[in-house]
Amino acid sequence: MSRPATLDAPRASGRLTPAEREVIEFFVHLGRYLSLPRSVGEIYGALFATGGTMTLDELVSRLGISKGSASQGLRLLRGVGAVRASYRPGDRKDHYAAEVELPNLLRGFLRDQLSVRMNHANERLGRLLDAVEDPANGAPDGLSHRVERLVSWQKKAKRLVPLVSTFLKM
Amino acid sequence: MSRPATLDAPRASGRLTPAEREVIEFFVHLGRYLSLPRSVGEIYGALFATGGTMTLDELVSRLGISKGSASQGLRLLRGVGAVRASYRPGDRKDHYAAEVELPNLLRGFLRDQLSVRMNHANERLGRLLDAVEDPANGAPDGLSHRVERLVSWQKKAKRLVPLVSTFLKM
DNA sequence: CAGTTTGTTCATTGAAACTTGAACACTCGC
DNA sequence: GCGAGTGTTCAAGTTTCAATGAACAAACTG
Repeated sequence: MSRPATLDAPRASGRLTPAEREVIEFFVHLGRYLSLPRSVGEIYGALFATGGTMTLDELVSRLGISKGSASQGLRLLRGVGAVRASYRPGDRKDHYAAEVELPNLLRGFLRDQLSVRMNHANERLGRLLDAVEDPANGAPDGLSHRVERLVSWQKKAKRLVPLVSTFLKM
Repeated sequence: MSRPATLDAPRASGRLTPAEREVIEFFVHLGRYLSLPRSVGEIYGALFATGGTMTLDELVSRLGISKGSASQGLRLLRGVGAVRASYRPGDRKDHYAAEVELPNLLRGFLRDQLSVRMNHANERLGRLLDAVEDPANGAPDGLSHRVERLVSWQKKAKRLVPLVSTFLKM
């Protein structure tokens, strides 16, 4: 019944203060709900904690993760707008900072990720509707009606998105 | 670059019509976004497609999954309110039906799952705030301010839930 | 241009999750 | 109570996924 001890704890974090460890643990835990790899939560947590910028090899050495994990994690985080890279003149390393403003974070997510998924779902639903309405496919009674229901809910969800956006700005 | 062929396709489905297969494929795919096991998507899809009820061994034979998977999948689906069991007099088998009304589905989810998670997040944030405000923990400059920001957003999200509930009823 | 630094890619490894199937517990009818 | 029918549990096998680290590509420096 006991949870594995490694679930929440960062692995090697010799150079981190207790406060930083707490923040990282928090984001690792949060990431689990979004089914994100632990390393992603660690990276975002470390950047959130410092408030400033860190380079890839700083993340590697302070978090004790591999260069590969750090590279891939940073790519994912930049992809969803959770981390920004800043280039400094006279320094060849990239400097990464956490986007800590939730509205900005969600704005990027809603625009890039969610709308893509919505359109994808739209497509799939359309194809599904075609399939169940083809008499050759032997759809059970009332199935096309239930699928039409799904379509209408999908439209409703789409209308909900801007509403949430507005709410977040308040 | 090619996806594994097994990703979307139900495994053994000899007794299913093409329309049913399409519906099942749809829910298996949808389940992937929620990181649900394939068998769960298959079960819900099969119940959604028929519209009526099915027994455990009907699901087993028509989907070609094991009794164990079916039992566990049905438990999960009943747990989140996506499937209801109905008991019929004169029949020892349990009959299962999909809850196809999205508002009902989400009502259960919002009440049972989300509020629990919200409270959990609340707790964690409180402990995090305590930790970063303890001078002994060496928090970087401005960290407690950023964490307070998280707290205020969490409260905002909590207020958003009933709003979404209302919207779904329209 | 050779050497160094920086970041990415990818095959391999290891761990966690899903599925299976058989053993088990429970209930009903006789 | 006995036997058949129904559903659950759990150890073992299989699959899936994240982490690693070495090889690679790109960009700068002297």
